[in-house]
Amino acid sequence: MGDDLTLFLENFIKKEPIFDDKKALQSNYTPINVPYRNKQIQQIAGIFAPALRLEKPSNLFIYGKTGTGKTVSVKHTTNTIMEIANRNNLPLKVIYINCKLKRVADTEYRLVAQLAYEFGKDVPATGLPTDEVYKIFLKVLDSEKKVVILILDEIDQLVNKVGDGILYNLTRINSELKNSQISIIGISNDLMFADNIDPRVKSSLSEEELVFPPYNAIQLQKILRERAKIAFRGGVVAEGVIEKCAAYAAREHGDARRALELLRVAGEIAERKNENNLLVEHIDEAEEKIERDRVLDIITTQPKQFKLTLYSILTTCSDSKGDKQIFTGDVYEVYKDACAKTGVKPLTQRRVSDIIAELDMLGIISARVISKGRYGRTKEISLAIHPSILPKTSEALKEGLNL
DNA sequence: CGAGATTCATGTGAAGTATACCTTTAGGCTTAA
DNA sequence: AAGCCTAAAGGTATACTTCACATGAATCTCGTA
Repeated sequence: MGDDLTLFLENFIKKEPIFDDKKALQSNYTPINVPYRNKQIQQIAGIFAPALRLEKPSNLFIYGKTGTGKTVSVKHTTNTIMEIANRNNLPLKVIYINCKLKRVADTEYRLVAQLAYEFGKDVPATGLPTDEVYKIFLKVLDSEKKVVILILDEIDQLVNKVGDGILYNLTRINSELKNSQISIIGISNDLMFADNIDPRVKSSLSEEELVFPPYNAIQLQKILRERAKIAFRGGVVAEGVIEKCAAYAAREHGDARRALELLRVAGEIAERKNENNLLVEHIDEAEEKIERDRVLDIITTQPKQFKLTLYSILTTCSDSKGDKQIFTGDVYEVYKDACAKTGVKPLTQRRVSDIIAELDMLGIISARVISKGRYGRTKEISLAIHPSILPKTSEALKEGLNL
């Protein structure tokens, strides 16, 4: 047995690796050039260039579906700007915040607290008035002269949750500042986002606007090839692999991020299997693994009540095999049982209803409100998890709940 | 037969509550002169 | 008297509850053809 292990590890070293530089496929990698986005990058650069003269750049709003290169383009531009700024000793700062991150920036208080934290001020998680936190932030921000570019990614999620007052406050920051200047880049996946916010906020926030169209299959292929060239050792990638990845992502409204992830995970699978080449089969496996990881990751990071709710939905679903329609009431009954079993104090149906809505937002279930006429009104709930990973999912849930 | 009223089961908004945590303040204790 | 620690007071954000009203189509009711 020990010999097997040694053998495996020995082989691992001896074998030619599949990857050359895996970084190129990781999600936080910013490539040296971003294909098919030159125009957008040019525009972003044009908008932010004044920062290098220490003038406040216009606020900017960027729309585009997931994986259309919004974040990459912005980061690429700001990175370049920062390089120049550092070289010339310019007091410039770029802050990137993803508003979706639970317990980091998903409320106004936490967002501002996070901003303060970026400037080295620790703010307690609770207890302070929100405007106090604003003051703390303003004070550090204004403590010395500088230009700040604030990137708020997935800002639509935040506004959805807490309303648009927060945007108003943010746009007002500038008038409170004496030394510094701040300009805001909002990034939204929701193309309709701007229609639902206060027009005054909208006009000041989107002094400039930019839309990122989805990539088509051919562009995706080009992107994948370019990254694959860096990431993999030459000749490792089999015929048709890139095409398949691209096709898969094009199906998902041209999501390049998924395509790249698919390629990376496929590579990892091939590597683990001790294969010499990256084959088309690995992509299928990767597709499943990604989905599985995504779901498991969401599940394990959710609070207990969310797990319990999801568990209830899961059992309700599998109990009612034939008819796929399950409703809030059914779920709630199961939920109460589950609470009794695990010794957790059950929440009200009101709250569970909200939790169901949040699980829907996470894309792990899909719930839509329907009216059943005489038989009332409810949410029709169904799982948005691929059946092949269901067993693993419920296993993970049970483990998380000590069931 | 069809238009309107009714009904059900839950959606949904607003306001209230519990909890955990923050800062400030006032007192009590210690310490050093 | 000054300095330091502690505990109480007064305040907040967040997750949750309570209350009350809103929904919207299947079903019922009843007037009319």
